[in-house]
Amino acid sequence: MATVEAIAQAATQLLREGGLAAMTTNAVAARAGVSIGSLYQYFPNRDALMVELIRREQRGHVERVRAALLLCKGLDLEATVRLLVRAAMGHHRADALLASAIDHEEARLPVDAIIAETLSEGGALLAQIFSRFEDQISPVDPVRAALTLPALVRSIVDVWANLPQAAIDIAEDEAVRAVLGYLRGGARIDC
Amino acid sequence: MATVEAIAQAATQLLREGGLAAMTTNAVAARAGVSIGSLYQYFPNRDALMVELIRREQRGHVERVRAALLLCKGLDLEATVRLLVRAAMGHHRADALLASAIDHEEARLPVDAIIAETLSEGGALLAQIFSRFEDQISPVDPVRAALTLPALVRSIVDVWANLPQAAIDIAEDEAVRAVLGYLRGGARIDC
DNA sequence: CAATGATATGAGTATATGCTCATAATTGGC
DNA sequence: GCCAATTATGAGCATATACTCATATCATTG
Repeated sequence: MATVEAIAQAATQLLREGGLAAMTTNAVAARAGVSIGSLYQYFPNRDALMVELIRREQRGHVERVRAALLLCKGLDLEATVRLLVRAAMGHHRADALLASAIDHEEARLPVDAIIAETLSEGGALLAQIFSRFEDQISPVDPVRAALTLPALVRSIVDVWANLPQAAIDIAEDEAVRAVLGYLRGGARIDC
Repeated sequence: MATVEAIAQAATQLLREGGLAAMTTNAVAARAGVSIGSLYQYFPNRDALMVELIRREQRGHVERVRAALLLCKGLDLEATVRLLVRAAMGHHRADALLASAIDHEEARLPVDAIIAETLSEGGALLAQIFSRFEDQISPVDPVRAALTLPALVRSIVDVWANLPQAAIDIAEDEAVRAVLGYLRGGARIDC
């Protein structure tokens, strides 16, 4: 439905621009170009709208990994990791307010089921991607890795995206280094 | 001043329990056992109080690393990393709401100077800690590491702490693995 | 004790926010 | 064109929130 779409996008814009405080129901309706009544026709309350935004965010994560899966055939481990990191970064860059707002609401709202589904789907995809490199990584419980890796990438991207100057390249390098290091596991330099 | 201390602690409690929405100025004053007027005697507005909370959080990070520095003499790299990870985990466990709230406000408020100071101090401490292991880690910019490492630990703790059973041990292992991998950098298994 | 500055109080105000509901416009089948 | 069902409207309400200010209490010093 076009109205629901407009509302969701308006809410996302407001979160991005002004954080949680800016995403009032009246402001969302105004930005979406619909009446406040229409908003409440599709969402019983503000939290329900937040849950919908969280659902969309989670789906976006999965779809981005799925797209990366198609692109990384033939690449080596490091290039594959860099691809995945870039996919994650494309979404979070310059979106610190949006990302942290969604984070905070995730911690408050009952969205365990949504997150569990994302983890399950994303985990399966990651396991598929990394199965080609079993000889280059030390033994990893694929379920553990599927949970740890996305969190790891995201946190690094977030923390670096907050900083002033063009820290994007640094963030990418840091994330790639962390992920590669994690995957290669206990390998010492002087093995 | 006792009043300021009570206000700051009350605000932290409310953030921990109910997130940003629960930290209203009236609620903070009531929880602190002071009048709303007293709160505004020491903080010109709500944002100023948030900045003070952010300052305290940042100072806490530095002090925890400083404490770890004293404890890790004589330990090897892995044990040292485990110590640092434990220090970080002790603070974040079961505090997802508080952590995400402070995150979101950091992205909104002008606290660059505070964060820069923390990074500088924390970076110096980390450099001191890891200087003993120069032969075991690939070159790291300590300021970069001061930003990346805590973020990395935090994200792993967060994502694992949300899950049902006693995942704390798993979270610690995952964090240690990620940090060690990051520090050892490009080291391949088949070096 | 008196006087003075510092600190504390909390009822009250202006404003905002989430949300309702009676009404209006639109759509689609016949 | 007509009617019923669906969708849209927005003024307005109850409540909450950030913040003020006139007044009161406390502490200190002479």
